[in-house]
Amino acid sequence: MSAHLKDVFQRLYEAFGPQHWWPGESPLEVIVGAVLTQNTAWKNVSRALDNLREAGLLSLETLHQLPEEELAEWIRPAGYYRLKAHRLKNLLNFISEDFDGSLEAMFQVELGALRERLLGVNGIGPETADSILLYAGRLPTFVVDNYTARVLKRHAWMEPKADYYAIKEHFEENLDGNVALFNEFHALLVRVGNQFCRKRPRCDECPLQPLLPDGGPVEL
DNA sequence: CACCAGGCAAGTA
DNA sequence: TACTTGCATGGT
Repeated sequence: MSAHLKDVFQRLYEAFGPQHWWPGESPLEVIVGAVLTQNTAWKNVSRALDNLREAGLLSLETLHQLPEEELAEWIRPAGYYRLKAHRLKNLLNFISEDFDGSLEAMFQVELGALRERLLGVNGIGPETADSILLYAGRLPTFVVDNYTARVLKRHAWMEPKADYYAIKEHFEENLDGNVALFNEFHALLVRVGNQFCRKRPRCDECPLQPLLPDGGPVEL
């Protein structure tokens, strides 16, 4: 990886350690969680997943049969629950119809092509698609989120106008397709963003503080 | 009380 | 293309 990103990664890893995102979870649980966590604190998502797990609903077939209004009630703690129930249904329908309900079959598809097909499902945007591909499919695609963009722009590592794809490519061109690294790096960026790079940043205590440009963080 | 979370789609100009 | 808005619960 490039010297620069290596430095960033090492500082984050030394400061926070491994984040073990979605370590032992089943691919299905990762997929459901990826939708539920859209603009939502993970704590709330976790409650919704607990509901589904305890009710014995965490299988593709069961979720696919479950009426949308019932699914909505189980995932209520995750917020936007009617919207997310609908989005989950769209995704479950896609997996059932296009891959006969087999996640293994789905992840056989070439990365770029599968990514485009996921984006074709209403409710699945770039970050959700990439989260599914990386964390459930273990395919080498980098996940970008608001924190990632904020951290990079505040440090002047990317232009303020850089969009999702510009940032995604910045990482992919410099990290050599290393899935384990993509996984950990994204999680660490969310961690540092969550703790230090909010709208009102606390750069003085941030482990990346020594890497700020002269003149301090870039205003956004 | 205000603000925000591991986004996305649809509407407007 | 570039904003704006709806979606909703729960923590700080």
